[in-house]
Amino acid sequence: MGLKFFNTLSRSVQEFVPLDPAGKRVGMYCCGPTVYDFAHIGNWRTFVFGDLVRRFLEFKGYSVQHVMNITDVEDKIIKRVHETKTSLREFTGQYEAAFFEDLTTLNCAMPHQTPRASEYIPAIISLIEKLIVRGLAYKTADGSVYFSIEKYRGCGCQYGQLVKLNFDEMRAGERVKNDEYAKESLADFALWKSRVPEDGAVFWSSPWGEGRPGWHIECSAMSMKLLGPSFDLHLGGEDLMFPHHEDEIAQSEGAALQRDGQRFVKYWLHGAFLLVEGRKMSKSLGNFFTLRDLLAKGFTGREIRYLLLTAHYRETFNFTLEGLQGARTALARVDECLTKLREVAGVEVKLVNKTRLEEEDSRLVTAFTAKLDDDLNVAGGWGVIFEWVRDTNRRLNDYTLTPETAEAAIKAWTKIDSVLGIADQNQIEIPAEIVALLEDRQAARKARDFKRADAIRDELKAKGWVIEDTPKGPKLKKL
RNA sequence: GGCGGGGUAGCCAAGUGGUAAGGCACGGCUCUGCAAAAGCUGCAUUCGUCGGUUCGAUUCCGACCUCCGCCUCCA
Repeated sequence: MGLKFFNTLSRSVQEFVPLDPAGKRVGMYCCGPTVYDFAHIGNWRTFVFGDLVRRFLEFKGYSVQHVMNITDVEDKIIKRVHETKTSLREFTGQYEAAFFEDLTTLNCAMPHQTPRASEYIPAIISLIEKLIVRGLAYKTADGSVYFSIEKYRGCGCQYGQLVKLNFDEMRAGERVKNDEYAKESLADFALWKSRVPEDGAVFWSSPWGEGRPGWHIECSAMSMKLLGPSFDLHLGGEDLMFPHHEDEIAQSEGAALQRDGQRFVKYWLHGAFLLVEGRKMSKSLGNFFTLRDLLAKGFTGREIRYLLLTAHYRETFNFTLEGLQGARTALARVDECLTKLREVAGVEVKLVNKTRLEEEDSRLVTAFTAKLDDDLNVAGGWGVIFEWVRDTNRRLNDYTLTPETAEAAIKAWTKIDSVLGIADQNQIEIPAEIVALLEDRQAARKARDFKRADAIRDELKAKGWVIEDTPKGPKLKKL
């Protein structure tokens, strides 16, 4: 059973076959953040989705080259640089740093390359030049350069591959009213924007005069530069299908750097938006959260990651605080099971039956893989995991789990967790003072001084530790 | 207006032409000196509404209601 993805290009689920003839290397480009503010939970859903794709590909044995751009040149950024009287680098640097910090908090694997648009200006200029040479781009009087949709279509290329577009029905002009640059056709988009006074110090020189790149060209330039003119996967939020990704295709394939019969990108994957508390996120509704807002409420990156990973990436997901609370409980259930498995596995025993061990080991992994192979059905994957947890608990309860099967189970979990990235926290050291209190309580219980035993229990609770009395004696758990 | 995606238990969420995974919440039980914690267990005759196709539909088709997204800022 092979891996399948829903490819926006074909609007269907397709088997994933890498371009690499050896079927080993995979090039993957994820549209990264525009660093003008802290990323919000909706952004994070998309980035965690990208991380899931990358981790699962690696789990499947592919050697992934993961590129994520940092958009540090853009209208909003320039506006704020101007307002805050800082430099571009200084302004974007703080949000870029915050982004990487948040990425780590969410346990997302760091992309192999994170190119900044501002550092790829030469590549951008050279790509624009190619488009001009091919007659697909034109310069306007003010020194801007536009991509001509008409010319592009004229040479047999299709514009509107990711979304069905009906230009006659489009409410053109409704939201482009203040397009300050002159262009031949409304659908055309800027490759290079000529410098205007408000840009301040944010400009570069080019064959067309001073200015800065348009919105879409950076991704084409950087992705092709780092991954080649044709690569396997391009990911982003569903809102990027049009115009961003559509324009990327036009620019990249318009430059005709691809070999015959090859596309710019083989598989386009788009993550759906999320709602927060059932509503579209908005600051006025009070349901607009950055990652930092949620951390401030006491939730952990791990819990947030879990919740974001409970739903299928192509479905609108309703992110709620109640769900986050539930995430905590659900994770505790997994952690509890793992802790018990470690206890059983910890006992020194020789392997008795290797065949059986391998059987145990693969059951969880196989079922989990089958779910994820199916266009990343991660919700189904969790179903498999929790069924496994219940089954494991039953056997833990009736002591039918041997140390070697426990170890095999842990191995299986570790393997699938390389995809999920929600491994349970490291064992916390219990302070001597706490251990002493626990011992005092045990002594009191033995002496049937329950009043004192309960008092100690309360004291421990006040200090943040919960006693769990099990048939095998008391255990301490950090609250 | 055009295009696209949804509506499955109190909440979140998978899934299938053959009679509904999983998580949270809630109830029961086990354990316990009592608790707590933990575990087990129960919890949708039903999948927005109405028709149609079918031996059989939540699943396919049609209509309708409703929510959401995109239509040149957007994850």
